[in-house]
Amino acid sequence: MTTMRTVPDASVARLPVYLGALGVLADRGDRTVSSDQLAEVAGVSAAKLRKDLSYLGSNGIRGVGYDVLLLMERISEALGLTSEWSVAVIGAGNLGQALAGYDGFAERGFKVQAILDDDAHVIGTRVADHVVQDLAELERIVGEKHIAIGIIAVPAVSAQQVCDELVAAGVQSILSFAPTVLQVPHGVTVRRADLSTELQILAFHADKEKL
Amino acid sequence: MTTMRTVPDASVARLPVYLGALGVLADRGDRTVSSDQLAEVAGVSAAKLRKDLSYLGSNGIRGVGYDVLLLMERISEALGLTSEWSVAVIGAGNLGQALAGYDGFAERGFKVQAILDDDAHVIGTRVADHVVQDLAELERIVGEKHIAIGIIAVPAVSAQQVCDELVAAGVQSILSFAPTVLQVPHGVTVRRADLSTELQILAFHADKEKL
DNA sequence: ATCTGTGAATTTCTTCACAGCA
DNA sequence: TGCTGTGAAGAAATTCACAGAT
Repeated sequence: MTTMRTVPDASVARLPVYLGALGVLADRGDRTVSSDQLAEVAGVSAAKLRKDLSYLGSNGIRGVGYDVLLLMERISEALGLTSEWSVAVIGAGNLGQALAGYDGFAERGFKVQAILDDDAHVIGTRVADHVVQDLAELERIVGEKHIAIGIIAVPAVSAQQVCDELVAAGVQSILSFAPTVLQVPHGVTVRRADLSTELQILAFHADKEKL
Repeated sequence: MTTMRTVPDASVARLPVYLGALGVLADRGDRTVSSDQLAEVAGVSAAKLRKDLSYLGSNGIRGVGYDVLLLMERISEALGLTSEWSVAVIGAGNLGQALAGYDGFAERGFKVQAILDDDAHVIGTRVADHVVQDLAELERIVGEKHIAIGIIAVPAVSAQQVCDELVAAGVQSILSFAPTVLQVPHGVTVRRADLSTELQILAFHADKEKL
């Protein structure tokens, strides 16, 4: 059993960025990369990058840099990406459909196993390569497909209820696109991907730019 | 000219959440709210909420709480949401289409004025209530429609080029859904809304939960 | 009596700067 | 020499705790 170093949240949030940047370098055939180079591509300072990697007990070579593939391996391990994660999308509206068919998920080891909705008009229709299933079947599907992550793409008014159902079915990790704050019990992690919130933060900065 | 208090980034990122929470309270008919109540709904601590609001030079009433509508007004002002912002969506794939038709934007004062793509098969088709326009027309459209914010919903390989074109056309605020880091000149703000990154961060936490 | 607004204390995050290894 | 890894310093964000307004 290793020391189980606690990686700070701020660092965890950057690891996927480094992984993506390393992927680009790997595709380009680079075997090694220095912290300066990688930091440049990832859009952070070199010191921050090195500090972040040090939490992984990392493995650079002094005087040389990091082995690209090895570092990708280390980061993937740290993030828990060594095996595939099963995901369910709740809500088969425009956004839910786009998410269910999003190639980027599969490329990074997230398999959309099901898309569900509670609208009888939508249940049974095809989306990407799935048939939309009845939300009432959620608990069975979560169990059978070993769903670990739920993506909420329903209107704000339904989001809390869908969230409660996901939690009741045993899902402990939720990505919500609904513009509301979700209340969950301890042990459940929710990340908000609220598109309007992002625009509002941009508006703040845009407003400052104006003379 | 006011003191131009600098609101910390961390606070700015929470203001939209407070605004949303206040909207729910307002719809419910509440006239005032205490920091404890609002913090509960917004999912933050009461101390943090009060500190955040204090950066707006805010206006609660001791012994009572905050006037809901007045506080919404104050936050909207601080975020620069007092007038409507014009937005263009670049990329008319699944995600771009979903974004162009997303009601949440309009509800919060962001008007999607155009959706553009560079694929001849897609240009001219209808999406939501827009006709997809040629990306080559970007600069003209940005000027005519006074586009202040660009949303990038194109594949990773095209993202940097589209970003450069937006910047060249005068857009200084960009929300990118592409899973890459974008390089931009000073004065341009980019926010990443990388869906895979969010799942990877969730995976980290989900992995920790496992016994 | 209640609840805000805020200095002060604390914790977390970032940057600095350099010792130490290849 | 060149670049990593990391203590120490510094900055930012959060929490505490209470003075002060209503």
